[in-house]
Amino acid sequence: MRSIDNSTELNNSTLASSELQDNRSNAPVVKLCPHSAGVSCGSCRLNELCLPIALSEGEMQQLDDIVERNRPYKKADHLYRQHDEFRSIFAVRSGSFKTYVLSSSGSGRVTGFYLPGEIIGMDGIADRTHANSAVALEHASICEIPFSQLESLSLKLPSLQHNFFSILGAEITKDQKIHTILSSYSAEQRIASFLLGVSSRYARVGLSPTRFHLPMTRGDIGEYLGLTVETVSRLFTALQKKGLISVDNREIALLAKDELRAIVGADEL
Amino acid sequence: MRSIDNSTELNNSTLASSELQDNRSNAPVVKLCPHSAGVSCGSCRLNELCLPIALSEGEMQQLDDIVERNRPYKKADHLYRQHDEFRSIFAVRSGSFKTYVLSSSGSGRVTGFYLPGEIIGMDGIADRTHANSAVALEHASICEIPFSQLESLSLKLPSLQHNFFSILGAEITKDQKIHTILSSYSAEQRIASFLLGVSSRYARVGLSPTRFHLPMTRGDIGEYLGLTVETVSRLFTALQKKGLISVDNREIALLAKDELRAIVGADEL
DNA sequence: CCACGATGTTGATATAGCTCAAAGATTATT
DNA sequence: AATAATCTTTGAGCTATATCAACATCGTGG
Repeated sequence: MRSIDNSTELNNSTLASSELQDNRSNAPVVKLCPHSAGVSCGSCRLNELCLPIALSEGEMQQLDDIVERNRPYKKADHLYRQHDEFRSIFAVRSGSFKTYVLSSSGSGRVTGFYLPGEIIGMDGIADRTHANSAVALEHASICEIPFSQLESLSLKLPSLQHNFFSILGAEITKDQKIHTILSSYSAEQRIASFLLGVSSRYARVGLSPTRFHLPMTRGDIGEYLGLTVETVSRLFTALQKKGLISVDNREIALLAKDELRAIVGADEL
Repeated sequence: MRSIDNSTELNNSTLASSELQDNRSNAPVVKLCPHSAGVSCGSCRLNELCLPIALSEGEMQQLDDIVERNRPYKKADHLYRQHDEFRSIFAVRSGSFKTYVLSSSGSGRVTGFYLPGEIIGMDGIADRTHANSAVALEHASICEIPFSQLESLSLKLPSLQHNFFSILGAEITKDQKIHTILSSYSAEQRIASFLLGVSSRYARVGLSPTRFHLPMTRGDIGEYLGLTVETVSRLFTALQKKGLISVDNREIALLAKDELRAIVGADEL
């Protein structure tokens, strides 16, 4: 039962939006659905959050020409796997992904979650091989941007180069914040910080910052935050008992953001 | 007493190297020392590890023209502070730095260490403000590369753009590896992994991978790895008792790298 | 060269979060 | 619709690492 239905599946209302829900239950229909074809950067509701920021019409068209809009991904489909050759970065159009590495002991460790409007795949830039695997957490669609073409185009479009530098820089800043969280926060602080982070990422794409669906399992969250499933679960219930959040399985409502911020220590977000 | 003197201070033998040691005890002599002026990318022994990789003579000259070689930094001098406006990235020429953030509770958390041949300051690219502070751990010198000029030049020199993308990508990959370490490794694994990491970073710049000086305190290492000083200290002595390393204050010798690798679990480095 | 603050070591004890276990809820599959 | 698989919750005890404390050593500035 869905008491909250602010899903991460962005309902792109400008484009045959009615098809979107239908596709979820069918085999991927490649031609007609809004995930696959006919979408351009210019008409994408996420374009102000993505690579095209501040590009002119003509510039955006050139970017558009190198973007590949693949078929949608089903839950558990891989975008790429660890050690795959690096060819492209990917912008999440709808749905969500996680990235993870397999430790030698078999169990994976989640290294990141990617929501609509965010870029995946930058872990492959340095040595031309992906350091992580990326897998869809739910039905999802992406824009694939072949890296070598992005590099060439960046030489011609200063704004694009600038945007891409910023996106790489933002990834670095984000990773360093997680470093601080993992090296010094208590379990409760990690969870509070995580929820606030997800909240602001949803807000960024126009979804509710106070009521949202978590696409990942408690186990995924635990791996990401360096905690066990049990600890994550216990803290969700503890925060609910304190009245700071409401939890209905993966449906979360943040009831007292300020108190959550107080928990993480006021210098967060 | 220095039983091991493979210091991090690179002895740039091509250029008035004899002055280097002398400067340590004096007030900074701006004109004459090899830290400040007269060094070019073309003559820098680190150029194959730095931005100029694979640049032609002429291209390197153009890069050289925008690089500023400032006065040397003394121990505890700041390169920049949290919230400072972002203007430049910095290549470490000699010595070492740490980056850290101040938590609201006053105590800092170390977010990184930077050794010769490495680039600092990428935490400021995204929002044009430094997210960390950077401070010299010992006498050090850097090359400052003003970011806006680097951007302009990158538009003209494809190899330079490519190198800078790679450097940013490498920082992302590195940060994600630390994420995995912090979220899943035991204290012993973290220390072993840290020592192996430092070892290979020294090896990269031609120093001994088995005997080296740690420029940072146990406390710094602890903050970086999410451990307390006491735990770091105990593990150093424990690893020494096992015969895997030898510790003489900050002088470290790695006596059994393979066993250290076995501790971290074989998928590291 | 001495003294003092910073750094490092070691020990004893406390505890946050892990592990193991088992049952309940949800989602996927046939 | 039934069954299986996965995910989530809750409990009880355990352990790795933190904390607190005392002392040793280093190196820096006077």
